[in-house]
Amino acid sequence: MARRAVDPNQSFPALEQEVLQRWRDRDVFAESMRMREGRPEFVFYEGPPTANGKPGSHHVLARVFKDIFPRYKTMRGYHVARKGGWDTHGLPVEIQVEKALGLKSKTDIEAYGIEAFNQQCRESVFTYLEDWNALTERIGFWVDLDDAYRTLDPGYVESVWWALKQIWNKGLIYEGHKVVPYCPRCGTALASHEVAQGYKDVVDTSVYVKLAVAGDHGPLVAGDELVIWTTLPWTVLPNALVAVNPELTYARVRVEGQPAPLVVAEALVERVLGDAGRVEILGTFPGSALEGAAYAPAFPYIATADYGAGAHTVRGAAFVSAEDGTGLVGTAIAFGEDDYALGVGAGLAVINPVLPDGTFDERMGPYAGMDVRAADGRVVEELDAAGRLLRATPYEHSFPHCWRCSTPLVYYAKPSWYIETSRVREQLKASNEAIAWHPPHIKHGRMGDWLENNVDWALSRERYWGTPLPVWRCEDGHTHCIGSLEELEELSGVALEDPHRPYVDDVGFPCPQCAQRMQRVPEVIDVWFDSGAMPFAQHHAPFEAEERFKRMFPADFVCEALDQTRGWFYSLIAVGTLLFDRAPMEHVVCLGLILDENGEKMSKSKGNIVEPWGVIDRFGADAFRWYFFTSKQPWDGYRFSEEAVGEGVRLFLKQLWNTYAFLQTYEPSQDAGACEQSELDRWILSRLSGTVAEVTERLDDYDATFSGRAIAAFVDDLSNWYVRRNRRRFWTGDPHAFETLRTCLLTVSQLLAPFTPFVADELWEGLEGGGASVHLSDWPEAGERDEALLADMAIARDTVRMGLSARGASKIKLRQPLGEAVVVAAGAERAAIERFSEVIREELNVKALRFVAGAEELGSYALKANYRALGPRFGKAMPQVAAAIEALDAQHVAVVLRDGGTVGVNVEGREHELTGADVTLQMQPLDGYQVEREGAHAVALDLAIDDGLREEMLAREVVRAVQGARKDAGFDVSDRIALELGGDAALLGAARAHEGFIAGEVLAVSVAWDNARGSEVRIEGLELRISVTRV
RNA sequence: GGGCGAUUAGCUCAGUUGGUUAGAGCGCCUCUCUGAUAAGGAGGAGGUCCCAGGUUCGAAUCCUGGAUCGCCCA
Repeated sequence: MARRAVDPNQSFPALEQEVLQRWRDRDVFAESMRMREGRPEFVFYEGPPTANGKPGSHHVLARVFKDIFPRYKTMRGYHVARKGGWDTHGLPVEIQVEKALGLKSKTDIEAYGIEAFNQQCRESVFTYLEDWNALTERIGFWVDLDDAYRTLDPGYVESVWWALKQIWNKGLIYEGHKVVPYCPRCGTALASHEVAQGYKDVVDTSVYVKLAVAGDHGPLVAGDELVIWTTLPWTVLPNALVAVNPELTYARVRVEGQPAPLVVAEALVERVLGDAGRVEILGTFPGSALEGAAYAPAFPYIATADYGAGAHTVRGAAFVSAEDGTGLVGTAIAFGEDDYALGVGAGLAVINPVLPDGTFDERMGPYAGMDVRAADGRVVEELDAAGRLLRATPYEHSFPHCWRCSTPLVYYAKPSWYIETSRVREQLKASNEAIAWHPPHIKHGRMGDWLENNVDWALSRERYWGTPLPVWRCEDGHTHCIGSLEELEELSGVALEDPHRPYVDDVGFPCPQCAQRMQRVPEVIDVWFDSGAMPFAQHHAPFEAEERFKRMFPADFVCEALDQTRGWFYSLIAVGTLLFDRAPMEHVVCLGLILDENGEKMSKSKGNIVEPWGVIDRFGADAFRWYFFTSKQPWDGYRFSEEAVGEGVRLFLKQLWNTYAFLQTYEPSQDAGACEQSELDRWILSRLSGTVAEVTERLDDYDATFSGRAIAAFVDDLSNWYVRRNRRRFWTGDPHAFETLRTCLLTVSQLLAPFTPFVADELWEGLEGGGASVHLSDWPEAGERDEALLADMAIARDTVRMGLSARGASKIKLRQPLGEAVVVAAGAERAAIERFSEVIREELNVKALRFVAGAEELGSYALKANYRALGPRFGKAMPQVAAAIEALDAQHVAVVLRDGGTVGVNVEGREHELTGADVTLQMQPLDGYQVEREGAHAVALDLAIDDGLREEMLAREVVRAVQGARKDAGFDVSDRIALELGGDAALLGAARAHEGFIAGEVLAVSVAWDNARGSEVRIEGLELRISVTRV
């Protein structure tokens, strides 16, 4: 096999560019799908991003996790079609265009023209398409972007219409008047999952308002004042009712300085009135005693009669608590879910004096035209002036804001279209139950909780750029849902090329029931419904490719950030359940947030965004991927720093690369003759098999973290043990060593292919793994594993570690050979150490290993109870058992147990038999020996150094000095040299005594001893002159 | 206010069904090795396993309460 020049300092980013080019030239991605045609499908759904912003590091995170499992499954023999997708509709897009065009409201948009506006939206969603495509390719995310689905395509919209009609036909779509979170700036209602994204901690003014009781009622006397509390002062303007909890106890209280007695919940008297002055409780009574009491509204704008009989009275309501406030809640019917239910329950009219732009209408007198939030201050002033204000205090709480434009939301009763998901709650829960979540706690935690409390899906948006709600209505109020473009054409005679607004708005047809003209309702739908429909809409099913859709349903795997729990994950489950009675995916991997290195959320305003290109240019895509896969479990989120990526390069990728470079440096061009496979060869191959098995098992469980770490552990063993221990065999061209190393590296390149596809493929190519790419190879099978060999090597390496530790403590450097290491070991341990005695001797640089069966020669044993073994057996008596064991004659017991015998202990008058597994033996070192111990296993060193050992050390020092000289001279590692030495006579004497050894080590074909020139070095204070000549 | 998750060395993270001396990597210090590797090896410094109770012979691990952080929701 030909040697291939490998630069140990290869730049990975540069290498990746070459690999990318090779993939393009050989069409590897397409081939990886072609070659699996007809094989079982592994189905991946791409959660579509919107390309109206530059992709960031969090997109890299999502995209590499979307990549790793499809690559793995392809190698496992599955056909993995990877259709890309783009989300193109929705408020985020509109907001961006509004900003670019300087539009400030819906009125502005309509003045600008819906057609032109939507055209801008259409273009805007692909503004950064090139950036997305470039980054996607560069990070090695294999996805088919040429055939990507786009939610704006007429076919896609048509599939969404079809889905809506199915749901419509089940009677699950209705128009309701509900209190919805409403953004006055965007002029639209928000779905609960959108509201969820916009909570912010803000300080509002909370007010305590006194409302005078109009007439005697039960315990109340006319003129008494009900104290209500609200964090939204403007809601006092349209106040219609006061709610109390009939179960709570209320108090009528005289407060110093107050003109009339006040009424608050008894439990809150101290908190509300504590610092108001002296307080005297005049009487207490249940909330039910207050029900029906009439009071005078604080503002006159909406008359009691307008709300109807029963307005401006006290009503009982279970939602009132004594947790905060006063226990009396002011209720403005249109502005809260509880308020609405209470008002409607009381038979009052729903009066909403707030316009869609968030300002009061003409009914509110001087407040007309004023933004509701801006009215707060004036309301407080007027209440105060009228003597109705008890107190106004700042109040910090978490309040929902519009997730795109940050405007505080208003809760607001308005007509809106809904999907009645609450009616299929049980099916939704069953669908969720069938999903394997990673991490698992999402199922019954976040998602389960969400579904448990599921409310109807607010489907409609009073906006422009989205899938139009396909509901037409006539003047008599009949409605008709259109399920396809063809149906629309049949009814209207219009063949729409573009189903978006405004074109679709112009299409009308006679009502099938009354023949009056039907017009489409003005709304578009929630963009999340688009993405939830992607399982079929991406194929334009059921209008075409029905077969393909069925083959690709459900997905085996989807992956997005955790915030999609109530976003795409929910819309997938909901749409899937409504149409097919199941979730459209089986495994979901959730990804956490990426924080900066200080643990702060990345944001443009803080300027702590990590640009993906910077990381890629500096370290490469493999490094970026490796960091995301292996640094931690992805759902816990990342505390990102470039240095952490660099560490992965240094400790893993470079280590791997240098092992590969080492092979290419030394691999002989021809066979060096027959040699034997060694124990080390069999050991590393067993390690390899174990690693293949583990990585396979972990990846099958969608666990990139621990599979990646298993590969890293193997590569470390390969580099730092197998290769290091076998260097001599590599220098001499032992074919088994090369064969073994090649096998390991090729298999590693396969295991690594899903993780770091670039470097993996380069190794495969360089080692001639076969075919056009590692990505076209079949996933390796785990081979035979010699467990005994693995265990023996572990013991041998422990022994080395202990020996090195003893050497470190002895302060005798490793180049100084020592006579013997005394090893305490018996049975299987001793056999293992003998098996690898040569390795151990070399590592420790000792002439011989001597075994002693017991510790007697090196120290004494101490005996301890093995709690894990004895605990379950003795329970409460453990302390006595432990004491009894420690009181035994340890040396004697050690001998008995070593021979497989048992010993008896007496605990609380009863005899118990103990075996070797019930106790642990620990060495206690004797003075004068350098002993390292671990359990019953120990290594001691004989520190005596005679002249021979010292000479040998000097010879090794000479070797090292000559190697240094070779390196300084810039020779290649295989260059042969003529060596001349001179200097101190004693030193030269030692060197002469080991001439053969020295010559062999430094590849000298000749050695001369009377050198007067050359570089001078000092060894143990003695002078040595060296000159080296390449021959 | 509720739900979910997190909290272990200066930093990033492991820690099996509870088992008695809590680990790794990075960084720092000392030493060492080097015929691939800004690599490797040995040692050192560095810990109230967030706090407080409880269960248990035994708790980083299980339970309860609390704190802090994050996410989600009222």
